Amino acid sequence: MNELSTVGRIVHYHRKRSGLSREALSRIAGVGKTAIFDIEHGKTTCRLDILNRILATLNIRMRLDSPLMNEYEASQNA
Amino acid sequence: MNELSTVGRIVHYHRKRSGLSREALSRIAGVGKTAIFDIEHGKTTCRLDILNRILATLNIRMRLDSPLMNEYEASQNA
DNA sequence: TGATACTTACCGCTTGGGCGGTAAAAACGT
DNA sequence: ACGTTTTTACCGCCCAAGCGGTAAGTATCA
Repeated sequence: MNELSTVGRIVHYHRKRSGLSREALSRIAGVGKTAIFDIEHGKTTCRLDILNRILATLNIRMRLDSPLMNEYEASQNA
Repeated sequence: MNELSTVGRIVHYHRKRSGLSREALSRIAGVGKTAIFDIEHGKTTCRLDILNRILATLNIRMRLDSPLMNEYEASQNA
């Protein structure tokens, strides 16, 4: 663990802070331990659903922001 | 295009709003057209790096939020 | 309406991401 | 120190995500 992506560091921090081993987290999240290992090591090519399960387990929310998001959300309530 | 994920709808909306065809977006973002097609159709198993390139091209930012994020960010400036 | 240009949908193929199993390394207590 | 338990790192296999090519569908002209 040295040189890595922001996501990886965030996952690592939250996992440690939750007192979970990779194995434990992988069981709870329902993903392989390798996925967590890879993500924490900065792999950016992981699958979105896998990452999402991990984030959900660690109580991390993924949000999308853009200048058009208000407009988009308004269009959804039509 | 009917029944799909939030991400897919957001991407679709921003692409249309940018006046880009899937082909054009795929060229600019440097990904295959199939990836964009799949994402807009609600595929949640796409790769993170692929999605990120698409989001970046559409000027959409991905943010991670959690109760511990402040604490995390503070720890990074150490 | 027929031709042209553009967009979307689908089909095989290839490559690499996710998986479990296992070895290596740390962190314990005694 | 030593053995035990927990955590981390790595390996090889399998399947599906991504790719380009192409067919099908739309739009927009004269």
